[in-house]
Amino acid sequence: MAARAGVSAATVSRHLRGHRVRTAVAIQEAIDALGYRPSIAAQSLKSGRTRTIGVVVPDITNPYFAAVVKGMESASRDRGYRILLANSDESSEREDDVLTDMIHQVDGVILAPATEQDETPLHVRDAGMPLVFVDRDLAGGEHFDAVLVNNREGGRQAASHLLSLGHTRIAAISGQQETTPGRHRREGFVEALADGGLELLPEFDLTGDFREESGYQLTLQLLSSAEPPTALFTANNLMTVGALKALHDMRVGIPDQVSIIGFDDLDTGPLLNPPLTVIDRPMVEQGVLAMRLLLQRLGQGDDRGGGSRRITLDTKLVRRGSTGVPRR
Amino acid sequence: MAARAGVSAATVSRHLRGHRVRTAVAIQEAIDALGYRPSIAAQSLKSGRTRTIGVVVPDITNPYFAAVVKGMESASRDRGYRILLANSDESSEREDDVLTDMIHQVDGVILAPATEQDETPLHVRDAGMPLVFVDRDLAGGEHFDAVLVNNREGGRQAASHLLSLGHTRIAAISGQQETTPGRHRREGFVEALADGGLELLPEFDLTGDFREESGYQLTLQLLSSAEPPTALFTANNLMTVGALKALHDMRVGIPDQVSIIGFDDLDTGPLLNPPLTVIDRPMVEQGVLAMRLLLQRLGQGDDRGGGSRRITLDTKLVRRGSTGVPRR
DNA sequence: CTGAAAGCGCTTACAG
DNA sequence: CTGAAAGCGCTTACAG
Repeated sequence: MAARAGVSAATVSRHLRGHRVRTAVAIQEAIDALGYRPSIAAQSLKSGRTRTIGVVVPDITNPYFAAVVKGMESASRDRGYRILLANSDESSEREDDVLTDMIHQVDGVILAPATEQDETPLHVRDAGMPLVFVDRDLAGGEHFDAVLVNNREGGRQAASHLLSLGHTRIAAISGQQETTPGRHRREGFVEALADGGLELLPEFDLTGDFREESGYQLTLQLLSSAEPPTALFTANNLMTVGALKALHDMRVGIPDQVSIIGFDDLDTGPLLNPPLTVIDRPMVEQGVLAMRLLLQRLGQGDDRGGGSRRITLDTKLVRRGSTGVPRR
Repeated sequence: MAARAGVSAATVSRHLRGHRVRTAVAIQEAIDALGYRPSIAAQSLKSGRTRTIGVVVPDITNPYFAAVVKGMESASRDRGYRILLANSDESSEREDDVLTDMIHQVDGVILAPATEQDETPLHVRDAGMPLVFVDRDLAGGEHFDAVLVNNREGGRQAASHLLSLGHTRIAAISGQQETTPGRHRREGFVEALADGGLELLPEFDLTGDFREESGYQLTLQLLSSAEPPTALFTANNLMTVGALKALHDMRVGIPDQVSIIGFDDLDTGPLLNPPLTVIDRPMVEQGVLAMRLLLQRLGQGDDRGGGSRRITLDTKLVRRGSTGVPRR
């Protein structure tokens, strides 16, 4: 390449980095003719930077995370960064594996941790690697950058809505209590219930794992109780789908027999039978914000300066047809 | 690291690569104590391999591609490979950009090309980079490895189903005719219609872009015709959702006024109002198969040997409630 | 402005 | 079995 243009490799490098060079024309001609592209591996070795961001989410087939990743991807590409993607499959061990594996291959990491107690993120941070949380936080995560939503308020909105319809026999299928959204959504829900003078009965206070199957099974369990609830809150999109399938299979009328309100909207939410009432929140936007936060850190070459930056977005109630007054 | 263990870097390297080494214990102790991990950049520079696979899909928020990517991710991680993910956003230019950008950073590429005429994949292949197509093929792609489904047969199944119900005023919203699935699904559909003695009328032969909005707009267009169709085939999941929203907004009864059959099932398919009839196909499995095909090539260190390997999976009709006999 | 040289962190053929 | 040395392809401080 350098030979073809009749200059040294150093000059080619300078040209590529935007320096003024006498032989620019000849070099560019050679680049085009040979389709030359500098070796990323060599650049990384020299510079210690890879222009690659590691992204670890629990499940890319969850439409929420798919949207978040899409936001990250477009925000990163605009700035010349690429994305190394991994699924943790809701497992801390797997998260540890993928994080450890990618740590020397990326300039920074965006992570939705499997649990708030995960320790690997702390090691990542201690290693000087910029880290941003999205969707989920770490216990004591105040010192980390994060893009979250007000899950507690979202839980409150769901409970308030059901209370306002007159429900008293209310159930919740929460996510893992070791995760931020799992815990906060339930806490907000319980708080608002208490504000309304209601208690979340133990048999109506169920915990799933953010997967469809758990929503399905736990809903069957609720339906089998002597006196089933008249209203149900499902703490994420996949469990909502599972719950809806269980209600559907058991021929339970919505909202006549059971009202249901989910957390996170579905693309088909308005088309369901009946249309689904949900607590909605920004999705693609969260990915964009998280990526920008991380790239700012990288840009400053400063991974701690100015303290942590934490963005909390609002949720909002979308009333549709799956919630109504309780059955008599 | 080598110093800490009192040996040379060469010996550490040998130990890490599984060679028998006298100082193995001391080295391992040092590795654990320091949390040492070899630099991927240096390894790549030396070996010319990155153990990273580039994955380019048109849209990660399409549940089909999310599932495919999930399959790829698990299949790759099992073998110690990572995934560099990019969206082409259905654009050949963007695909060219991301492909060119990642080419020196990956050992192989799995791609769902934006169009069958894309040229960049040819350059990728010519550069000696193993390449596997998934979901979509390239014109003259017989020489490339690929994991596809029988789209033509899927189109035929959709048309046959509508014919069997007695429909004669049938419309189709196809995908880009420059893509394999777009073209083949429409061709199969038209063929089966012809077998039934029917022609796809020009005003009922519409082409969208595999995005929800196009399904929505084109359905509005169909509904505005003097005598609308009694049945509609939408050639992918997102356009199906768009069509359903248009039918919903216009208060068109399904299937009483219009029957609809989509291509690709939705997680909420059985829960829609009415449940959605679709042509279904394996999703996660396609990703797994594509990744295995690629890793086999890499394992053999042989990117052309034995000719191309092409896997074509079958589609299948899932009858639910959105298709019925035509309105009188 | 430009080239020679050093060095990023590995791996491996070559001696020993 | 093991170390010294070379080299993978870049970038950059140093001379000129």
